[in-house]
Amino acid sequence: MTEFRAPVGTRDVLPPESARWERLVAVFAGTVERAGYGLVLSPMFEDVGVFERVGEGTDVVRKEMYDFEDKGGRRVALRPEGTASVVRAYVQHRPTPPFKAWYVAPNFRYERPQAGRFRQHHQLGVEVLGTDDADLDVEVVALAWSVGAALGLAQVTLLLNSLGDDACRPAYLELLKSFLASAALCDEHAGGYEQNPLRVLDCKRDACRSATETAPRLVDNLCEACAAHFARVRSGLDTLGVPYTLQPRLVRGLDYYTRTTFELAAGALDSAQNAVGGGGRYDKLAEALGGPATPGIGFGMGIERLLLACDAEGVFPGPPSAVDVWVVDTAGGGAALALTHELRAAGISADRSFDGRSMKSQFKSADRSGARVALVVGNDELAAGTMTLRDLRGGDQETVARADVVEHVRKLLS
RNA sequence: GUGGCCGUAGCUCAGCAGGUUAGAGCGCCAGGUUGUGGCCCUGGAGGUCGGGGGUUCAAGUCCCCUCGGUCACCCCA
Repeated sequence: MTEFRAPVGTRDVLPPESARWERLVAVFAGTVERAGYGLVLSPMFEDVGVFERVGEGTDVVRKEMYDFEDKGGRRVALRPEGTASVVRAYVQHRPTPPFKAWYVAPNFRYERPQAGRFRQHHQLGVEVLGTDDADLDVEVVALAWSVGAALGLAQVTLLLNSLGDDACRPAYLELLKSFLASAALCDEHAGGYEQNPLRVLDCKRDACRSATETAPRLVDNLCEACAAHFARVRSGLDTLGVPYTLQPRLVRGLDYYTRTTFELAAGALDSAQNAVGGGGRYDKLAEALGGPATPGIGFGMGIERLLLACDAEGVFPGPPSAVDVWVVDTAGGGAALALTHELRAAGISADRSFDGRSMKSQFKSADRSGARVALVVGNDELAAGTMTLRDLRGGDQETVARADVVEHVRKLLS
C-alpha cells in the first residue's frame, strides 16, 4: 500500500470514468439551461452559521458537519448541501427574482463511507428564488425527472409529498404527537420525538412502520392555501405526463422544507442508499439567513449515485475516448512534434508516442488509443517529402504529400 | 459513532495443518518480425505479503493493536 491515499471517504476519478462525469454534467447543464437556469459558483466552505441556521435539528448539521477553525479564528464548515450556499448568495447579492440557478459542486459530510455514500460527494442541482407559483414547483420537479430520463434511467420512482406551512403544520404536529403518545414505537423513537415528530414517519424500523400506519397524514391536514397549491402541483405533473407516487411519509433530512417535497428513488439500486435526488420548497429559508421573505424551491442530485444507478441499469455508458490520429515517427520525433501540433490546430485530435520507441511499439500505442488513422513518418517519407497514411480499422495505407496531409486525414475521418 | 467481513505485484486472485530464493492470469516493457497495430510465442521489470508488536528454531500463514478497504445500522445524494 502506498504511503499516501485519498482521504477516507473520498475518491479519485480518473479517465475513462471521468469522461462519463463530464458527459453527465453536460446532460444536466443542457437540460436546465434550456429552461433558463444559469450556473452559480459559490465557495465550498461558509461561515458555519450559514448551515446551522438552516438545519439545526438535522443530522446533516448536528453530527455530520465537516467544520473547523481557520487560521483567522473563524468557524467555517465545508458545505454539507447545496441550497444554503445559493440562498446565502441570493440574500447577499439580491439578483432580480425569479432567480433561476444551477450548480455542480462537491458536498462534504463527516460520516462513515459505505455503498453510495462518501465524505465528499458531488451534487448537481437547481434553485429558484422569488416565486411560490405552483407551476414553478411543477417545472422544477419535471426537470429532475427529465434528467433521469435523459440518462436513460427507467427504474426511477418520483416520490411526492407536501409538508404544509406555518399555517397548517403546527396544528398537524400536535395531532401527530398525540397519536404517537399512545403508539408502540421503535426503541430509538420511544425515547422521544419532541424535536421532530415528522421523523418518526420516516423511520424505517418495523415498530415505527406499523405503529404509524394509521397515523394522521399531513396531506389530509393541509390548510386551504397549501392544499390548493399541492393540487395544482399534482395536476401540473399530470399534464406534463410526469408519473409520481404520493408518499405521505416522505419527510427528507433538511428541516427547512415547506409544501412540496420530492425524491427520486432508483429502483435498480439495492443498497440502502437508493435516493439519487431530492428536493423541495423552502419558503422561509431566505429570511432565516437574514434576507427579505423570499420563497424558493430546488433539488439536488448525487453524481456518484446517479452513475451507480446507471451502472445497475446498464445505461449511460462512458463515451469512447479516442483521439483521431496517431503520429508514428521513427525519424527522430521532429515530424511528430510538428504534425500533432498542426493537426490539433486544424481541429483534428492527435497524439503520439514519446521516448523514441520502436515502430512496433508506436503502432501498439496507436491501436490501444483507439485512433482511426496512423500517420507514419520514417526516413523514407522524410526524404521524399511524403507521409504514409494508414487506416487502422482496415489496414489500407497510402502515400500522400506532406503538404496535403491534413486534407487527406479529414477525408478519411469524414 | 457502533458492528460484520476483508487487506499478498498496477488489476483480479492462489499460497495446501506455520517450513527453502512468495506464484498465476491480465496489464506493462522488450524480442520473435532491422518500416507496421490487433492474434500467437519467448523473455523481462514489478512485492518492506497494509503497518507495529508478540508467540515460535521458523510467521504471508497463529495472537494482539493500529491503519485502510468494504458492507450494514443511523442518516442521507
